[in-house]
Amino acid sequence: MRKSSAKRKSAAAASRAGDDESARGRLLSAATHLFCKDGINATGIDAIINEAGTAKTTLYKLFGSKTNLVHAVLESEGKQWREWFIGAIEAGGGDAEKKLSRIFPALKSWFGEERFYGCPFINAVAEHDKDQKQFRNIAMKHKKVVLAHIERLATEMGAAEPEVLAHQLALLIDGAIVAAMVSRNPGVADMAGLAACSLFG
Amino acid sequence: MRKSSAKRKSAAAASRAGDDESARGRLLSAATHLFCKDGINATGIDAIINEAGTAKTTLYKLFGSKTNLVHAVLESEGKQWREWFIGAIEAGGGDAEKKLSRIFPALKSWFGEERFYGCPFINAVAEHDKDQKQFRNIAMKHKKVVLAHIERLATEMGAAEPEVLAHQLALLIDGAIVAAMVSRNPGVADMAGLAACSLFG
DNA sequence: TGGAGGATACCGAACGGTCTGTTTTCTGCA
DNA sequence: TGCAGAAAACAGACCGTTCGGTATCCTCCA
Repeated sequence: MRKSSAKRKSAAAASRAGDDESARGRLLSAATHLFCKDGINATGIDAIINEAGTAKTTLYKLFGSKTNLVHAVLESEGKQWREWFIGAIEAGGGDAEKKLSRIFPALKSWFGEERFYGCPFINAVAEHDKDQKQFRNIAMKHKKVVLAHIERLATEMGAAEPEVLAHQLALLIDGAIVAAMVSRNPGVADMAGLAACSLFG
Repeated sequence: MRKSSAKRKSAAAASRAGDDESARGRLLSAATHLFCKDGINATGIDAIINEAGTAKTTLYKLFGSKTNLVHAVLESEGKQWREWFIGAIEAGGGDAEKKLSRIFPALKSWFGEERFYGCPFINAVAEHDKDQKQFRNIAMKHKKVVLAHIERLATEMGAAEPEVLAHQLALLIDGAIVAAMVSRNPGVADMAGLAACSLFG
């Protein structure tokens, strides 16, 4: 086992892997879980290191501060979610309309997961000063990437006003996520999917 | 000052008044403002009593604990919001469809307010343990009252499936509220209103 | 003169973050 | 192959601050 490697992954790879066993990966997934489940402000450093099984020193060596950890969590979680979402609606092929129609079934299976706690970006904005931009900007960046992909599909589908349709679908998506977080009923995705059909039907 | 009255209002009256000058009213409106703007967990007792101009003792004499204050805020704010919302779509008369079409213009004017910080119920759920029911139940109770009113109008309007239409409108409402909170752009209400037209058009 | 409310000191607990020291794990060289 | 040393991670005491909440005393005014 020369030149390390094998068990130990690079930081870049670790930030992408969901099952990273390194201290960094364990901290990231523990923080992601607790921030999303209990909220950022309600989650203490001690709870994170307990779930990660690391020492406090390790956390502060790797991330510097709780604030930095929060940003790292949002970045990695956002990237993973977008990859999953786009993968879920693209996989299986078909035309653009077929892909768009896969949005809400995909969300439904997400809503049904045991560890579904709503959208981390919306939740982060909800529990911080709404007159400041920091979290709102991060959330908007995430939503813009998703919106861009939907708009591309709407254009490809030949919608009369692709931009309008994409924004409307985005509203239904956010509404469904929030409703599912509050009600814990994945069925809200069906309602949203039906509404989506009315929009491009 | 026998039998109190005059300057001092009853607790029942105070919980409804928005411009209540009593210690209770000042505490309630200060707490409402700060909880909604900065989040519940990020708002300390000291910040509330500073903004209310009361002593800490007064807060604990009137509400007993921060938790009780949170519940009082959600209850009074929920009641006020629902009265405003229903009033806004009912005022001016017209048939049921006309009333439903007033939903998103009403939301737009709300989104444009300086102190618009999103939905307090959604935000409260977002920053607490999502495996527990306390805040989710409170939020669902609020949303059910709103939904019931919308469903009544949908039925009156002669919609094919009033219940479905009402739920879809509720999804658009939540989506618009969240999008407006994140983007601070009241224009999302127009997009939602357009989508609503497609639904019952 | 009595009761509501203001001011403030204080409490124990929990917070984010730092420090010192020990154990584990990998690396490089004989 | 084996062992010394460097690097990384663990353990946990500790620091100053802030938290929610309590107790004491004072002021104002009908």
